Amino acid sequence: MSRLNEDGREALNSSAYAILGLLAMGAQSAYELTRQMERTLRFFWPRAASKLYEAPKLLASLGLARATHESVGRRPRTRYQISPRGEEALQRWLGTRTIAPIELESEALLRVWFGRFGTIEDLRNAIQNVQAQAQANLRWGTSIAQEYLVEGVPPERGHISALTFRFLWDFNVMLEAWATWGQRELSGWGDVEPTAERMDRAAAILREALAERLSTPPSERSPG
Amino acid sequence: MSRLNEDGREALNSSAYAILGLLAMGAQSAYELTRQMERTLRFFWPRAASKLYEAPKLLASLGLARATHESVGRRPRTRYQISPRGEEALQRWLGTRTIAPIELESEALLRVWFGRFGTIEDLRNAIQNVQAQAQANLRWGTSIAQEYLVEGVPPERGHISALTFRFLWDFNVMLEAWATWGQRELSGWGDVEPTAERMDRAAAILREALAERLSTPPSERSPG
DNA sequence: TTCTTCATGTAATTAGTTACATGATTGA
DNA sequence: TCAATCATGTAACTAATTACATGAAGAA
Repeated sequence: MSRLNEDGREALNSSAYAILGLLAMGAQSAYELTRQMERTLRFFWPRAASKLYEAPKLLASLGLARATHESVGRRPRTRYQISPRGEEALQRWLGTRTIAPIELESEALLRVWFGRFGTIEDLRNAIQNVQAQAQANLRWGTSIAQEYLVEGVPPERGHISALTFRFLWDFNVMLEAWATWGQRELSGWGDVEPTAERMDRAAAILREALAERLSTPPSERSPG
Repeated sequence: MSRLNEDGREALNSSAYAILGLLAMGAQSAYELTRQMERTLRFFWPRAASKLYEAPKLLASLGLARATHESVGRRPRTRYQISPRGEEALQRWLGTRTIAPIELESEALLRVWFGRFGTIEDLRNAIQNVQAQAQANLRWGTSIAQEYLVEGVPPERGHISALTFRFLWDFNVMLEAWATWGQRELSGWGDVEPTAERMDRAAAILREALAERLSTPPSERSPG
């Protein structure tokens, strides 16, 4: 994170650029950063709150942000503002062409994967867990969308946030659909044993997946 | 990771249980663990290879696995095998009801989110990146599925791996569909400015998402 | 024989989380 | 005025990655 890249400029990691971006969007105090994290960033760039108190210090030390120290009663507060050099750095980063691949981390899926070593209830529970999470997220998304539809989308960012909204919405719709499907698949199972019938069904599942994709021309593969 | 939980037993983290599960599935050397990681686990529990050389040591030190030291020529090799206590620990873990939520980490989406500060080309590139990744994963999934359809699904695990396969398949189909949709949305854009027209379209996108969900009864929300 | 890939591991470093402490503000 | 929540931060710890080193096996 503090090494130099080819240009002799500081090489930041994506988390640092995430903070820089939030500063560019107008966030000032570390607490405001945590609010943005809870509201939006956590869905595709989750980080602990303490990180958000630490990260801006690095940006300030590199001259990408300016820190001003105030106090609220007896307590200190640091306000950060992105600097012109910070804005350039953000733009430069957005212009780079290599992007880290999406990573998914799911303990529930891990438990499904090892489902053979547990009980059928454990397996159902793992799938149920995915469903519950997806539904909670969809409720959250619904409330955000309704709020925007009533009060208007954010005038500076609406066009962009609609893109990420659709991503997260589709992701959670997919999760819920998968969980519903999975529960249905398991509906007749009294245990997790590998029976011949279940192996046949497994093959059928694979065939269906491949067939669906072949039967849907790329041009029709879009939400909406 | 090395603290005790209420039962006075070692509290392992999910990564440790992941390794324990792979040992239960028959993996023995650290290299075999890396192979499993590359083939399957990386899609929902990605970890660096070096981790897989270190983690089993912990399991062995807790009596959950047995380590035997061999040599291949002049080099050492450690074989691990899950122990009866390890099998119990795995089952106990599968039986616990709290599961960490799914986490998604996407630098591409982060760049979309901050897209307003870059160029339209940057924004297109980020979306394109998602599409390329999804297509690569779908090709990989296709080859796996075809292999299984020709040679038969793994007799002990086919019924379980069909569930996770379907998850990852749907996820990548969703990614590709979103990217295709996104590129279409951007097709008329020459810049990333927040125009009134784009704000209207943003609201329409939100309305569409909500409407789709209302119009699809939960019973129909399933793949296949 | 030499190059490449397979295979085995350690060391150094970085990134991140959890736990903790405590003042300010607001509402009952 | 008391409790709950908002807000600000640090310290300790844990988890993970990257870089490195090198031998074994197989192919050209």
